[in-house]
Amino acid sequence: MSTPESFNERVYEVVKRIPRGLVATYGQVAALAGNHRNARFVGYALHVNPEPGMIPCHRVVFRDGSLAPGFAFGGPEEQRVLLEGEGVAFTPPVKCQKNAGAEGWLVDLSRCQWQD
DNA sequence: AGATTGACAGACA
DNA sequence: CTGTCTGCCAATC
Repeated sequence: MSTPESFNERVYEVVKRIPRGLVATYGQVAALAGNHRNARFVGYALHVNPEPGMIPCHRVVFRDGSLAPGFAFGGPEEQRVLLEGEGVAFTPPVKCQKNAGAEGWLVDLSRCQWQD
C-alpha cells in the first residue's frame, strides 16, 4: 500500500535494511524486492546509487559470496576490509577456488548471509 | 521513439 | 559437470 515505487526504490529499502555484520546476495535483495529475477536490476539500482554513503553496496554480494570486481567503490580489497571490520566472516583464498572475485576472498554466506 | 544494455541468477542441453 | 540461454525492469544511446 502506498508503495507504487519501482523495484529500484524497493531495492534501496532492502539494502539499507541489511544489518551490520551481515551481507545479502543480489538474488536475495531482488527476492525481497519482488522477484529474484530482478537480480540484474538490483545491480543497476546500485549503479545509479542516488544516495551514496546511504546504500551499503558493499554488503551486497554475488550468490557465490564474491563481490563485483571493479565496480566496488574503491576495489574488492577495500570491500573485504569494510566487511571484515563489520564482523563479517571471510573465507581465506583457497587455491582450488577458481572464483577469485576479490582475490579469492569470499564472504562466508553460510555464516553471514542476511536473513530476515 | 525504439532497440540495447545491465553489479545476476536460475534453468536447460 | 560445463556451457549456453532466458527472464525481469528500468535506464541509456
